[in-house]
Amino acid sequence: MTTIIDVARLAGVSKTTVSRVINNYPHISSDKKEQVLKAMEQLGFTPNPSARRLRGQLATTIAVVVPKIVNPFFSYLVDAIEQVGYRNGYQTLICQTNEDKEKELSYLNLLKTKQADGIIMASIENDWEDIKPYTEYGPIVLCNEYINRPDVPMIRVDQYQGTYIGVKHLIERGHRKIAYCTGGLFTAFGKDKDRNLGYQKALEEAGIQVNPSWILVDKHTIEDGKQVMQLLLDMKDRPTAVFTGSDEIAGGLMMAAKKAGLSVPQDLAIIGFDDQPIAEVLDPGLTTIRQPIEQMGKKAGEVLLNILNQSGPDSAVYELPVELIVRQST
Amino acid sequence: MTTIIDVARLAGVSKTTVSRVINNYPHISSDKKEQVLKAMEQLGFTPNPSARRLRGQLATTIAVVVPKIVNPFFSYLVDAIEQVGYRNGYQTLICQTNEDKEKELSYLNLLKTKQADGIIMASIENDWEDIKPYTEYGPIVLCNEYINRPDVPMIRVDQYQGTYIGVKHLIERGHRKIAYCTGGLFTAFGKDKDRNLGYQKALEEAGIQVNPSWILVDKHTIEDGKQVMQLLLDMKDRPTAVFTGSDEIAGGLMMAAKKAGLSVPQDLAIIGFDDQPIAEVLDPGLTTIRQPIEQMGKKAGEVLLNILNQSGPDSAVYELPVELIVRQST
DNA sequence: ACAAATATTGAAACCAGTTTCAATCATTCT
DNA sequence: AGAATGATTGAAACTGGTTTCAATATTTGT
Repeated sequence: MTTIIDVARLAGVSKTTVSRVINNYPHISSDKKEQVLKAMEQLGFTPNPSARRLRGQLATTIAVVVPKIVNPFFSYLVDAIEQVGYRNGYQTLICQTNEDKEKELSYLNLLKTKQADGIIMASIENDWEDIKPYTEYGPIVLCNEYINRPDVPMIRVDQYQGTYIGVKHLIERGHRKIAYCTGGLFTAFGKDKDRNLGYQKALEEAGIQVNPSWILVDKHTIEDGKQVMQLLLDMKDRPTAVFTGSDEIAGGLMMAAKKAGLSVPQDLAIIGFDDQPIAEVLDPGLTTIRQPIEQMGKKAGEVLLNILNQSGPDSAVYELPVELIVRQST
Repeated sequence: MTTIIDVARLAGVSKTTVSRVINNYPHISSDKKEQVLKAMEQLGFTPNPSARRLRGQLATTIAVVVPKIVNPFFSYLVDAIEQVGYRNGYQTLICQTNEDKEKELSYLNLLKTKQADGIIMASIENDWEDIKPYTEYGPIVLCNEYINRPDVPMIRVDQYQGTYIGVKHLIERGHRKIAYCTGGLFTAFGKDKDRNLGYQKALEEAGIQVNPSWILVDKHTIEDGKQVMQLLLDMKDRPTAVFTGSDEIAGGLMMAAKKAGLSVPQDLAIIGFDDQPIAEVLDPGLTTIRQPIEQMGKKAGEVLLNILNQSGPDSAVYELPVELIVRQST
């Protein structure tokens, strides 16, 4: 490795001067600056980040915590964050929790050891009380998750609105027997709670009573969707429409429905959430709630970098709008 | 931050001794060792990795270069690599090239600056000649890409076999007019070349002449697939089957075919590549060539960590088998 | 022209660890 | 018992940068 001393020697100056050139220190005579630049060029010198961050506060890497990168929602999010990071000279560490609390905490330790200068959490497994102590070591930005704490910046979408417009859309299509199939619990908090409230509110406005047996929780995958369809088929009083918490569940539901000889949307209307690639590719096309994933990721990255550069903490909540994408499944 | 000196002070030993405890140096009296351990525990001490890697060869992070993380193929790959890394105490940096040569090179620089201890390249934009110099700074493992160089470890699947069994399957189904729709060029090298050879070989064995107008290159996305379908529809002599280079192209093709009133597979048989989630969800289900992505990622991670730990360079080529997944589209 | 302010520069200290080197202490071997 | 060997320990050097401090040179103000 060529070091700053090699450069200094070649340029005939002290390493202090070289360091100043690297960091754009203002008062350097233009001839020396040029010599240093030339020497750096000639030697192909790149400063060693470990050395830089050991002393200064140099920040170059951010970490993104997600449950599973293979979930398109999160890969799109990471995509957006990586791009913002790259444009600003930051590397992006990818941290999969696999919904494991331990793993999440171990990744939070990256802050403590300054292996990451800041963290964007797109999922949160532990209680905030257990995570909060880590904010002492570096900024944490929540993205897609939220909690009732005013002291941490959050980027979120209006989940309440998402469910509300989706269910309302079903009601406008004439449905009154609308099932609700979600990832979280119905007695949830944060994101899931808002979604549930949107469902309840839409029904209430239409004067429809919630039927608890049509509420199915802890569903996530295509496989779950297929099983839910089986449950629906077995019901005496069967819903005519299903609002699902993700396009995957919706996809599984649709596949199983077709297999059972039901036609979508005539026999069963289905609506998804996220607007992932599969929504477009399903037949019939899946009506779904689009979340502005790229925007969320971009915003999360920007908020974090802002904190890192300004050192000014930011605890604002940014809320982005959702959008109903109507296709043929409703 | 608590440092090694704080620990040393509390334990009543020199920082050298603390360092030795951290690194499991053999000759330390058990009482001192215990004191140090206790002090570390008590202070919640974590060694600063920047300081460690500044001196020693401490390795803790690997980088994965992919074109686009939103492509499921690569997100599954990254998933597998991240898991291997995590189990061995490594962080995983995600590097998207977006097919930009500059960006790829800038990520290779991570090796030079020791921000990454090794790199797994799942895509390669620059010529190997331009990448090779970086191997001087740390190990590079090729995964899913390959080149005719015996001096770099590669994990690959038998692409030739993939295309061959796919096309052969179509022939067995009675097709003789088989189009070929691929991402790379037909006059390609490496991965693409092998695929092309598999196509040619299968046709040749069946005594079928290659029809150049049925060979469509530089196709990647669902959108491309739709456009290809339009091209096929406009042909006087239309193929009865299409072998595509990815499930996305196949999906686009299928959507457009159905829209045009063709039924799959009766009017047009379609076969994809990768066995991504959408393959199962398409209607009819997509026959495709499954690549053992998780295994590739796992193997790539293991090979890299092996090199890193043994310091013994490895230039073996690991080839993994592909598998034909027959669904309803053929 | 002289003081005050500003620009330019390098030596040395510093960041938080690891490694080298030498000293001391305890064992083992004739 | 005396020498040789191995265990245990810490001081100091080292990693590659940045920052402080002080010295010197140059400009500016009156």
